Amino acid sequence: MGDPSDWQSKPELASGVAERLPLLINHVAFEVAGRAELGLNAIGLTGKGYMALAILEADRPRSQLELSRLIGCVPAVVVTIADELEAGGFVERQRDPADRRRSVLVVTPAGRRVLAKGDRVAKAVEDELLGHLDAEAREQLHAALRGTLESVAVPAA
Amino acid sequence: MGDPSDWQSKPELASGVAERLPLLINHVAFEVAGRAELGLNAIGLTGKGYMALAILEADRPRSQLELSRLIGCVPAVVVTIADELEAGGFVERQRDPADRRRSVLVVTPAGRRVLAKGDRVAKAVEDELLGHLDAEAREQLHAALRGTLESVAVPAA
DNA sequence: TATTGTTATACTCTATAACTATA
DNA sequence: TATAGTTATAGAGTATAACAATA
Repeated sequence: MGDPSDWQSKPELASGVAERLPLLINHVAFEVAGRAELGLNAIGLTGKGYMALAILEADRPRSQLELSRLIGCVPAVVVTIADELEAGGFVERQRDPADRRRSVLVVTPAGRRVLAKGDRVAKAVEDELLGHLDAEAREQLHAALRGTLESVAVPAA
Repeated sequence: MGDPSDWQSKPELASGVAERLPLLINHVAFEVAGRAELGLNAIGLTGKGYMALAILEADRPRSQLELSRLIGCVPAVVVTIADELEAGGFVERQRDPADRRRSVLVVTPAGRRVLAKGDRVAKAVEDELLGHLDAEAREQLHAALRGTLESVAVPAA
């Protein structure tokens, strides 16, 4: 997902960005992704793999195609993510008996363990970046962004 | 910056993402960037070009190197951004007389006009995605993210 | 000898298109 | 004939490295 620390320890503060909410959201997201990626790599996950595991557990898609729509990517990308997760022993591909074209990604016990670890990594990044907010403010931020996603996304099929 | 609408009109809502603030921030940022990119392209800007113009006006960096640190990218990328903006007539490269190695990017009147247009595009995206928030909630969101950037970034030199 | 901007290069990421197997 | 997954390919984006000009 991109790792700012490769070429620069810390970005400099640009008012031009801080003043503009759309630019600001992107900068913060970039920071979050970069830091999370480091921690996730250390436990054998990529950012995308972590997201996929989270969706597999929470939304139970019944095919790779369904997963691709939930992630918001093209089906071909899911193939590479599934390959990765399968190689790590975190998911198993199981053909759907009712329609053998579909492959269902089943999370293994190891997959659930690494997801839990990934959530701790994500939480650590959150604490690092949102440490200046108290619990209530953090929940408001979460609610505001969740509302945005809900207003934009179509309800899952 | 990536345009979701090319291959999918709307993403499906994934609880696995909505529940996790770090993933959620990234999804929202992706939506913002995709939508903004479309509107910006229509007025002759890229997302990066818009950001650069915003920083040039607000932070007045005195070299491309300084700009690269404010954007958070490598100096070679600034060359391509500067080329773009110069080709559009939005900035001019001026050698710093005090140190002729440095090239200062000076925003032209046309650059200021297109930046104003870009801000309207950004505002429209904001209204579209944050329409569910009242003015106060939106300002709280902005403040929360600004605080994050401030706690993470080093004060500009 | 160090620094700024530039150019050339390589690498990563991801969408598109062709192919297979199932329906 | 249409759909799910896969493979191969190409294009965009961006960091790295070598180079020219200036300090």
